[in-house]
Amino acid sequence: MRSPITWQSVQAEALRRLRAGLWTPGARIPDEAELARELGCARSTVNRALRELAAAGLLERRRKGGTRVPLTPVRKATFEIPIIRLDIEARGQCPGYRLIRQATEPLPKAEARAMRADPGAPFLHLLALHLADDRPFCAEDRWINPETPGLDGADFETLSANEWLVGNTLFSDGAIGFAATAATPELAALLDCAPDAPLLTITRSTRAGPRPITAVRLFYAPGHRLETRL
Amino acid sequence: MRSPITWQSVQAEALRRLRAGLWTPGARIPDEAELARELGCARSTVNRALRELAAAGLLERRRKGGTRVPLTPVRKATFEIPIIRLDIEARGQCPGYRLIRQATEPLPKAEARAMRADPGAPFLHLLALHLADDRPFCAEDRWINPETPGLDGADFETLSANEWLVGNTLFSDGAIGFAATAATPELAALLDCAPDAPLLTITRSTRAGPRPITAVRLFYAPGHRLETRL
DNA sequence: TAGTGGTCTAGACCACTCA
DNA sequence: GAGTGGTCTAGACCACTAT
Repeated sequence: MRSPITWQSVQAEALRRLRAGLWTPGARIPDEAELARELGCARSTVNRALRELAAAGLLERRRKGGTRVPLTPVRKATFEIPIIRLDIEARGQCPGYRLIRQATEPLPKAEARAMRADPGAPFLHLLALHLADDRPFCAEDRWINPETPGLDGADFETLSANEWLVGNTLFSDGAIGFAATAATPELAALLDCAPDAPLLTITRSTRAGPRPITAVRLFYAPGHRLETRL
Repeated sequence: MRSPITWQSVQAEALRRLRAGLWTPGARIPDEAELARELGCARSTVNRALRELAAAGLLERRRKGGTRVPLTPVRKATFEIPIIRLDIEARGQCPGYRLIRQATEPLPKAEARAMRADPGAPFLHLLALHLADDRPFCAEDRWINPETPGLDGADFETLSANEWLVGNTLFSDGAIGFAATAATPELAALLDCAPDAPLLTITRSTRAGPRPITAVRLFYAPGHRLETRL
């Protein structure tokens, strides 16, 4: 009895052929049935291996058209987006949190568009600072729908809104964006950096089905880098 | 004969239960066999549905431990990283390319570390500008291993190194990082922006097995945003 | 030790799409 | 119309790990 061929080994073999140039860009590769015969496994095993490569952008598959090596592969990079506190702890630093401001204010247009909410509607507006080893790590500028269930009982003095939302709302739909912005005077004071310093900025908006939940801008202290493997 | 249950519909039902709060954070959900019985499908169909949710960070699965809703879900965001020219075309703009400088120089430490190459080794150093509708889009500062096969025949006056590498080298291993940096005087002149303007900066390094290939910094013109759905 | 997810198989039918 | 990938099924065995 042979030990069974795993989909991982089929995938590794496919990668080997891609890297060795046996399967060249633009060319069609053998179909699933043929690879299954050649490698001595079931077609579904080949399917799983190649499906994942296609999802990663390393192959293109079409019914009847077969599987091809793309001429211009679209690489995909995946970032993990943990809770800020856990991110700081993962760096071996001691996380801190300070609420700077909290008020109910009319929702600005940009945030309204991102959440698909009504501009001018009264939203809870928070400004907070996350600290790593007592040094500024990231400023959080957040707008929260006051109709979010359970919001009344939340105390954002001690618990980051980031964490409260993760534990108390149900994800549905969202968008995220990366940009570079210049530090405003207030942000510069919070983050202890020069005014107009370049800040990596992450914008996130979240909805639960039809209901807008929250829009947030995270301004990371100068020098912050977000990294991942390809 | 009933129409078959698809893994997508099982996944949708699981998401519905998560959003409806039927499956709450920290709680264990029914095991695969039970869900399969309940939904009237094969266990492998349930497995595929839940496996993808676990990969997305919405569930945690462990053998014998069962499947749970994580207390602190780690969201994952995936960005597509196309060739710059295709990115510009996808925006409905006309792409342009200008080579600014090309020389062989000793590899700086930062790039050497990123590629795991020897600092000071002679590398090909390119500085180029990508244009969208004749306006500066992105500056490309690239270091290429001169021992990369086929490099002699490449003409970077007319063809972006970005594209040449995609078509002529085989991917193996790489890293990518995002940051915000201030425009140097030279970058400000190229990108037609103020000196010290905040620039979204993407750093990428690529290796093919044991061999370092290229390290590149892309400086996007002010205002550039990178977006994706969650 | 026993329960649960991870995976393989062999066969089947369907959906898309190319010629 | 026919070839290819997409998926479902039923059953099986294995690997991990909680108890």
